[in-house]
Order: sequence, then structure tokens, then C-alpha cells
Amino acid sequence: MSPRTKKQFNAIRKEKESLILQTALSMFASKGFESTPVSAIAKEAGISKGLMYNYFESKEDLLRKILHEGMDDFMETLKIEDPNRIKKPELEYFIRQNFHLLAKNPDYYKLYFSLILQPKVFSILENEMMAILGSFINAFVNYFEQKGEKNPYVKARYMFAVFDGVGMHYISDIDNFPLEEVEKMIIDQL
Amino acid sequence: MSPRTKKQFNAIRKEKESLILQTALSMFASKGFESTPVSAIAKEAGISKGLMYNYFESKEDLLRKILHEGMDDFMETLKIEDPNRIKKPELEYFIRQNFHLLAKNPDYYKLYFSLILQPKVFSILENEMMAILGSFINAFVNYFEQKGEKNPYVKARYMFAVFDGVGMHYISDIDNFPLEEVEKMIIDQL
Amino acid sequence: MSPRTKKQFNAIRKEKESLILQTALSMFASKGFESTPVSAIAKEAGISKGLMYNYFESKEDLLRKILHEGMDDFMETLKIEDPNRIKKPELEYFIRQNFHLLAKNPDYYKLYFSLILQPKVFSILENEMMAILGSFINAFVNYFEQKGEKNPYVKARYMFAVFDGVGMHYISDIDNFPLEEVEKMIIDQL
Amino acid sequence: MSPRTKKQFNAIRKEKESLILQTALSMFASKGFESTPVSAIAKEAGISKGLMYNYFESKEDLLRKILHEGMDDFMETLKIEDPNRIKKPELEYFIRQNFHLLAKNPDYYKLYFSLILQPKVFSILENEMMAILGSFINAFVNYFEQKGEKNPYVKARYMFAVFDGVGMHYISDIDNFPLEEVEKMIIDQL
DNA sequence: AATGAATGAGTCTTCATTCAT
DNA sequence: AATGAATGAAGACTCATTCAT
Repeated sequence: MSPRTKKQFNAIRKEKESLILQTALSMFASKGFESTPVSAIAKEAGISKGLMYNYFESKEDLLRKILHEGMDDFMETLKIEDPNRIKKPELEYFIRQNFHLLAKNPDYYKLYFSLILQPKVFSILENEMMAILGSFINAFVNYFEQKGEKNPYVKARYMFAVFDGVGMHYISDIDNFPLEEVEKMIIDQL
Repeated sequence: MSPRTKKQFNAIRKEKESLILQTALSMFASKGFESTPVSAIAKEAGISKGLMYNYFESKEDLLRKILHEGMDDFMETLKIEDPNRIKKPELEYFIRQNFHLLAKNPDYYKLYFSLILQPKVFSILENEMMAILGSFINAFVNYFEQKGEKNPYVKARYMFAVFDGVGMHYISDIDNFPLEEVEKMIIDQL
Repeated sequence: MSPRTKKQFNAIRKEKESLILQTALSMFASKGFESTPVSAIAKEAGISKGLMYNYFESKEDLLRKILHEGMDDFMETLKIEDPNRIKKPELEYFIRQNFHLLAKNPDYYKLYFSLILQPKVFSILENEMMAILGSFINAFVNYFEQKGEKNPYVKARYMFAVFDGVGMHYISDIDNFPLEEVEKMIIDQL
Repeated sequence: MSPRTKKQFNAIRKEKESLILQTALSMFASKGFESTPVSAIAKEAGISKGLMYNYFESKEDLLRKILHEGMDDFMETLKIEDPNRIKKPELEYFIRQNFHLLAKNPDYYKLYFSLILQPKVFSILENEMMAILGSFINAFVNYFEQKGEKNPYVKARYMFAVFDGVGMHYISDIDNFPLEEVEKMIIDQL
């Protein structure tokens, strides 16, 4: 009968928030953002519509939080020690991790790709994504410069285009796309 | 006094249809399909909402026609004589044309990419797109086999992933992406 | 090359008007008035939408003319010589004609019943119909009075209710409804 | 402070659903189904358009529910113990009830008659109505057989045609149609 | 913290009618 | 007399969001 402590409250809140995020991610991925009503997410998550707005300011806010969470994971996994002195093993690791995340979390990437290409949604994250992409590109440019490559910037942009292209094709055709072999091929090209 | 001739009517229809298609393509590309109301297209095109439905059965029909037109252009431009005996110059030509279309028609590709990963929309074109992709992949596999490449299928899928990746990054950042140099790099890799 | 005479023009006009009326009647009967667009009638009749409005002021006008035509037929067929001195054979004749028209022209009665019961449409014809019904009822009241019936007015209203009820059930189930036997039964009851 | 209980919600739902059904019935009866916009029902009921769709899936669903409710009343009131051994008092009771319902609920019958002959709407209820009509006709056929009537089937169909005819004329001219006397006349004829 | 009734702006679509030719 | 392009006013329906309890 004693009132719950603040800690308990927070734990419950966090758990419910996570449930909503998971549910929304899965539904956005399979039906699309615009085609998934807030009411459907609430029903699937087993809570009321009203309560959703206790956790997220708006549907857009919910989306933003999902994408941020994924981006945080991404950044976490792909942290580069010193972007100015990146070495080949590190680069290889980066690429492997990149594809590893993809294979491990196809739902998230399905959502990511389906959203990133929608102008309206893209605008929500444009700046953040560009900042991330920019920092990785810088690291790659640096690497290719060290290697004495002729057009380091071109090569770097090309590499990231390749990552996304492979990602897209993989999540579009998971059963047939030869992800591992392609990964090998890319690494060999370095 | 006398009614317009059939020729006159046809001219009107053709012109207006084209106007609507152009307007819609441009708006779908910049705002997204779901986020572009029919009313907005009509206003932009300077016609009434109702007239849209004189030319297109539905918003979805309009989309389908836009996509088909683009696919026809694509097929037209990239026709390969004999897919079983493709030669290097032909392949080069294919790649150049591919990027040429991209640079010439960024709006179309913006739309194409924004749709390709949305389950609901994708189903509209799934079969047609898969057939096209499949035939091109076959031609590439064939080419790489002739060249004695180790994993022709892997290489072919990789190539198409690269095309889409480059396309995506180009249309996401037209001003900065070094399309020509990347094209050169890809051709040199052959 | 000589211009058509006024007579010819009139003949053509009349023919086309009749074509439109026929087409509209048939379509209204099978799909309903509200569910039959003017454009569909025009197409079915093989003329342009615009021309329709050369013949009829509006869709409602077209409906009114159809109904009037049918009512004229009805009146024509069921003319009663002297409503004040109606005799049994005349009454029998009236009833027979009534059912005869029904069996001969089910399409028209389908339309008639489907419309007469729609408030909006009914208001178009309310006065005219009521006048007609009223005059017939008077004749019947008169007849039943002569016969020394107790409640001539009640009997008369009952009779007309029966006519419409039988009409409705007949056109709703033409194949099974025993129209002739029912007719006989009604006449025997007189 | 605390959310409403389930009971409270149920009470609200029941009351509002009933309000909408009543309002819609009344408006459909006076203006017709097709000529009554959902927005008008909402305004008349003092609620928003959107709320209508919280209670009914569609305008057609609303119509269906209204009709079903009326049919349930009808079935309830006119339950016949053993359709194979129907007796005269039971039959009289049936007829009286039939007309009683009519007089008590003219709006519903107005709607019923306005719909019954519209092909599009009729298809919604065709099967159910036909089943009901069929079962009653069987009971009547049975009764007339027992009575040694010459053409029991004809007589039965005639009776139901009469019921509908009287109903039609009554609801078309409530103030003047002598319903009670007609009822008496029908019963006397048995 | 929690509910779901309620709102209202926005979306697609239809169609009677007009009009330039 | 004839065409069909064009309009615009409606109509059904959806859904993010608010709010009383």
C-alpha cells in the first residue's frame, strides 16, 4: 500500500516508453510511417491513445526518438578512436561492423531506408544525418589521403554510397542477396 | 461554332496530361507522394481538382503512370542488343547512360527512391521492377562470366547495389556529390 | 446539300429525345436515379454530355419528363368515361389494364416504385400524383357507394393500396409472383 | 482525476449510439438515405462528423444497423409459435401487430419502403429480408391450406402484397389514410 | 498515470453543369 | 447541333491531437 518510489516510477516509465518505441518501429517498418496511425500503435502496444501523448509529444516526436535511438546504437558500435589517424584494420572493422549491424537489425534498417528517402521525414533528421555522414566521410578522406589515393574525397563518398546501396539491396531481398561475399569484395578493394 | 475536331481535343489532352504528370512528379519528388495532396498538384498546375480525375483515375493511377513513363525511358535508353554477348563498350555505355539519366532527371529518381522502400507503394510496381532488375543482372552475370571473374553473380549484385547507392547519395546531395568522378571510378574498376 | 427542313429537324430532335428518355429510364430502373450519372446516360445513348443539356434542362428535368411520359400512358390507358357513373365492367377493365401495363412495362414500374418512395423525388411529383390518385379514388368511392358498400372511401383507398402492393411485389419478384391469379382474385372480390 | 470506469464509458457509448441511430432514422426517413449527408446527421445530433465514425464504420453500416434494429423489433413482435399450426386468432394478432408497428413507427417504415426498391441498397439486406418474408409466406400458405382455400400460395402472396401496399399508402399519407378501418376490413376478409 | 470520447482540419473522389469552340 | 474539357461544390472518410474524468 505504500506509494511507489520515484525509482519504481521511472523504471515503469522507461519500460513502457521502450515498449512503445519497439512497437512503433516494427509497425513503421512493415506498414510505413504515414500508413501507421497512432491509434494502431497504441492498440498494438496495449495502451490508450491518450497515454501515448504522455510519453511522446507527437507522432513526429516518436519517430524522431526511434531514429535517434538507432543512430545512437550506430555511433556506439562504429566509434572511431582518432578520425585523423585511421588505420586499415580499423577501417576493416568499421566495414564489418556496418554490415553486421545491418544483418542483425534488418527491421531497423528497413525503417531507416524507407524513411530516409521520404523528403518529409528526411527533413526531420537532415542535419543530424549529414553531420554524422560528414564526420565519417572526413575520416575516410583522411584514410585515403594517407594511402596516397588520387581522389580521396571522391573515393570516400563512393564508399558511403556503396554502403547504403548494399544495405538497400540487402534489406529488399534478404534471402538472396550475398551480403557476406559482397562485404569481402569491398574489403578486398581497399 | 462547330465543335473542336478530334485532333484538337487530342492536342489539349496530351498537353494537359503532360502538364499534370510533370507537376505531380516534381511535387512528389520534393514533398513525397503521401504528403502531396491532389489539391496541391491541381493548384500548382493551374487546374481544378476535378479535372485531374478527367485525366487520371486516382492519385495512385497518376503515380503509376509517372513511374511507368520513367521506366519506359529507362528501358529505351538502356536497351542491350544481345544480353548474352555483352561487350565492354556496351557495358560502359550502359553505366554512362545510367548516370546520365540520373543527372538529367533527378526528380524522377528522387521519387523512385522515395517509393521503392515503401511496402504499400512498392507492391504497385514490384513485379515489373523485379523483372527489369532481373534481366539486367543476368546480362551482368553473363559479362562477368565471360571475363572469367570468380563470383560473377556476387559481382553483378554488387554492381547494381552500387548503382542504387550512388543514385541515392546523388539525389540526396546533388550539389556536392561528385557524380562524374564516381562514374569514372566505377568504369575504371571494370 | 440542301438544308434540312424544319420538319426534318424536328423529327431528328424527337427521335433523339426519345432515345435519351429510353436510355435514362432503363438505367434509372437498374441502377437507381442517384447512382446513374448523367455522363453514363450520355455514353450509353451515344451522345455527348453537353448535348444532353440541349434536350433537358437538368437531370431532374429528365426524370420529370420520364415520369410524365409514363403517367400520360397510364392516363391514356385507364381513361374512365364518366367517373360518376362507373359500372362493373368498366371497373374490371380498369383493373385488368392496370395489371396489363405492369406486366408489359416492368422497367417503368420498377423506376416508378423506386422513385415514388424516395422523399426527394416524390416531392417533384407529389401534387400531380396526388391529383391523379385522388380522381381515381373518387371514381372508386362513387362505385362503391352505388353498390351500397358500407365504407366506400375505406374500400377505395384499400383498393389502391392493393394495386400498389401487388405492383411492388410483382416487380420485385417477377419470375415467381402469380400476377394473373392475384388479378383474378381481386376481380372476384368485387 | 482518475479515468472513467468501463461502466461509465459503456453508458456514454450506449446513449450516444442511440442518439445517432434515432437522428439518422428520422433524417433518412424525411430526406432519403442518399440525400442525407453524414455531416447533416452529425449536426442534427449535435456531434462532430468524426465521432460518427467512432460509432459506425461507415454510412452504410449506420443504415444497416438501423434496419437490423427495426427487423429485430419486427421479428420480436411477430413471433409465431408453431408456423405449421397457425390458428385464426394468431393470424389476427399478427395482422394487428403488423399495422400496430406501422402506426407506431412510421419513420422506420418510411425508410424501409424508400430503400426496399433501390437495387444498390436492397442488396445490403436482400438475403435477410427474403428469408423473413419466405418464412412468413410459408406460415400463411399453411394457414390457407388448413382452411381449404383453393390457391393457398396465391392468397399468401396476395396478403403480403396487401400489407406492403397498405403500409406504403399509409406512410405516404398518414393524416388521411384510414388505417384502422382498412385493418378491420382485411381481418374481416379472413 | 490513464482512458477513450470528441474534435476538426484535411484527403480523395464524384458529378451536375457550364462553356469555348 | 455537338463536343468534351473544365469547374466547383459537395460528400464520405481518416486521423493526429485534446480533454473531461
